[in-house]
Parts: sequence; structure tokens; C-alpha cells
Amino acid sequence: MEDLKKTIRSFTQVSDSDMEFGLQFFKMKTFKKGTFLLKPDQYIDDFYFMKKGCVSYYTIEAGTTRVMEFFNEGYFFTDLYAYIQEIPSESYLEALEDVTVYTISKADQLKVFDHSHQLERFGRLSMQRTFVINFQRINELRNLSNQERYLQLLEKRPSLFQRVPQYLIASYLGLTPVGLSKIRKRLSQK
Amino acid sequence: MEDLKKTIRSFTQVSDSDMEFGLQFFKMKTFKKGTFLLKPDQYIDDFYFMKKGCVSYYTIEAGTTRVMEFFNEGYFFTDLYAYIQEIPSESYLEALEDVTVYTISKADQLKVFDHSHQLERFGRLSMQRTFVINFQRINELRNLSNQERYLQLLEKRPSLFQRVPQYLIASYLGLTPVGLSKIRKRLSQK
DNA sequence: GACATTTATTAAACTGGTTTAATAAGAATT
DNA sequence: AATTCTTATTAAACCAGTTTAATAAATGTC
Repeated sequence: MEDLKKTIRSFTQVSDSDMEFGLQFFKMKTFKKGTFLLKPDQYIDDFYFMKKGCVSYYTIEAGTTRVMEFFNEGYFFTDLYAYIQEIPSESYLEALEDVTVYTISKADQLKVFDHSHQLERFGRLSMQRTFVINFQRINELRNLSNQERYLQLLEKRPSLFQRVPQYLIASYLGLTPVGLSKIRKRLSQK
Repeated sequence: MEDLKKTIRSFTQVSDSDMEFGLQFFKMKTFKKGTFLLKPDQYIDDFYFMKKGCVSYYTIEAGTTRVMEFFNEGYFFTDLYAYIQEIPSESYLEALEDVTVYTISKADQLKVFDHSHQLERFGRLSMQRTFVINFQRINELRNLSNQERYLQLLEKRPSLFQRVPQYLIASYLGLTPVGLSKIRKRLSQK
């Protein structure tokens, strides 16, 4: 669990004993490609850390798949909207590849936060990080063109394009596959 | 400060003594219509509660004003992005009307959270509320048409249309004034 | 009450996406 | 190797917005 440890410590300092206390609650789970960590109408009690693989977080509305996010190595993830509010999910978490995660239940996470002030701080800071990322996402959706958002994704997460089919990337960008193809053509002609 | 008290208690239970302790740090401030609570390149140390009035939170990029949010009575607000990260703001907070706010400094807020577990919880829950609102905003930007977002704003915040000029509402919706006018015409023809 | 300024609408030409459908290219299966 | 299934591109018609410019309506000021 070195990668999990390292990621936690990238947020805030945590003593070895607190870290040990926290990590004992994480269990390793694996999911085969094409299987689901979560489906609509289910409650989600798990908080995940991605050890290996890639998961897409999406909804299907009126027959249309809308990819909200891709989670790969080093990401903490869950359906945070449903998790926080303790309401049934409206989303899918689907393994796009064989996936290995570490997972902790909400009750255990609460135990950890109760026990360790440092880890509680990690929890708060990771929530703040989420705020900052969501804020940037809103600004990008409002201020950038689709082409600009495509180029930015290419720059920020180039590895996605090696492992995720293009029509899912189009969906993530809020485009149809046809629309993304047009953008790519336009760019290649320059 | 009854309205502030009531709003805090809508998040979580707070004892009278903790409430009294917290409220002592809030100061009342007023701003005349057209003046600024914040301008780009300034650091923001204040966390506001809107007692009376309306503030727009916006950026100007390449000569274009982009309204991110309107804050009116009962809102907690600041430039949270700059506030959290303690970086210079890129935004304006402008009084669209004469404004009365209660405000608390970041240092004082930390004192309050240190002193009162209940108020710390209020802080965490209000952060979670912000997450939920931002998440919904992202979904609306991705999944709804401009017309749908206009209709939703009409329904959710009808009073805005009484106090804010239409071209600012257009900006909030990510439209030009011309675009919003077309939508209104289309709707009125049904 | 007349004038100047700000705000909202309309028109016309344009643009970057959409949908639908056909085709091409790549990958998996037998 | 041939077949089938999935993924990506292209074309054509369409649509909801844009920009620019002119006009109309509302508001504020002297």
C-alpha cells in the first residue's frame, strides 16, 4: 500500500502510527474488465483508492451515456454525490480494464477520522481539493470551447487516449463521436 | 443577527453558548451600489454572510464579463477558490445594490472552529453543501440546453429577474444578450 | 418634459456543433 | 483466413447559438 500511503502524505503530514492505524481498515478488491463497482439505485458505502486500472463514472439518461469522469491510478474516488448525501446512486462505476482498488467503508473511515486528527485533516484537505477541481471544471465548461477542452485533456491526461476508446472521451467532453472526429480533423489540417 | 443564526442552525445543532462565541467575531459592513468587495489581484481574507442586497461574482477575460454567481440574502459567500488556496483573486465581487453583510476573518473563523466542535461541523457541512451545489452545476452545464437552464433559473430564483439586468443573467447562463433574447422570444411564441 | 444613456429586441450572415446514414478501419472469434 | 463486431471517419442537412449593426424601449438626469 505504498502508493496509497504516498498519496495521503502528499496532502498532509501523517505519523507512522496513525498511518498504520488508518491503513488496517483498507481492503483490496479486484474487478474484471466490464464489471460494475456501482449501478444506479444502489447505495454506496465504499471509498476507493485506485491501485491499478481505470474506471468510468457515468450516467445513462434517455439512452445516452454521459461520462462524468475517468478514475485511474492514484485517484481517490466514489460516487461522492450519493456517498455524501446517503442517497441511491444515479450513476455507474464501470471497470474499463481489470481493476485493483483499496477500499474503506464509511463507518471505518469515520473511526479513522475520530482516532487521528492528522487523518481527519487529510479528509478535510482532500474535500477542499475536490472543491478546487470542481471549480476549475465549471470554469472550463463555461469559458473554453470544446476544441480547447479537447486540447487541454490531451495535455493533462495523455495516457487516457491510450487506454480509453475515443467515443467515451467524446462523451466526457460533452460531444458526439462525430463532433470529436471533426475537431480532430480540423486540428490535423493545420 | 437572527438570520445568520437561523441559517447556521439549518445545517446543524449549535448550543446558545457556542453560537454566542462564534457570532462575536462577525462584524457588520455595508457597501454602496456599484462598489467592490473584491477586485482581481487582491487577497481575500473575509468570509461573508449576505444580510441585505445582491452581489455579482464575475471575471473579465479579454474584455468579456462572465458572471459566475449572484449572491443574495441568506447566502454565505466569498471568492472561495482564492480564499481556500490563499492566492490572489482573479475575480470581482461587486455590489449590484446597496449591500449589508456580516463578515468574519479567516483567522477568527479558525478560532471559532478550534473552540467549538459544533461550529467546526457546521464548517464541514457547509463545505459539503458547496460540493453538492457545484456537482449539480456541472451536471446542469453538461446535460441541459441553454433554454432549459434559463427555465430552471426562472423557477429556482425568480426574484433575480426583478433585481438583476437581463444581460447579466445572460452572462450567468453563458449566453450573449442576443442569445437570451432569442430564447425568450421562442418561449413566448408557444 | 426633453435629452442622453442604458438595456432589450430584431435581422442577417455565419459557425460549430447536431443527427442520420454510409463507409472504412481495426480487433476479436471461429 | 474469413467473418463478425466494434470503433472512427466522412458527408449532408439541420439547428441553436454567435457577431455585428440597427432599432426600440426603458431609465435617469438636467
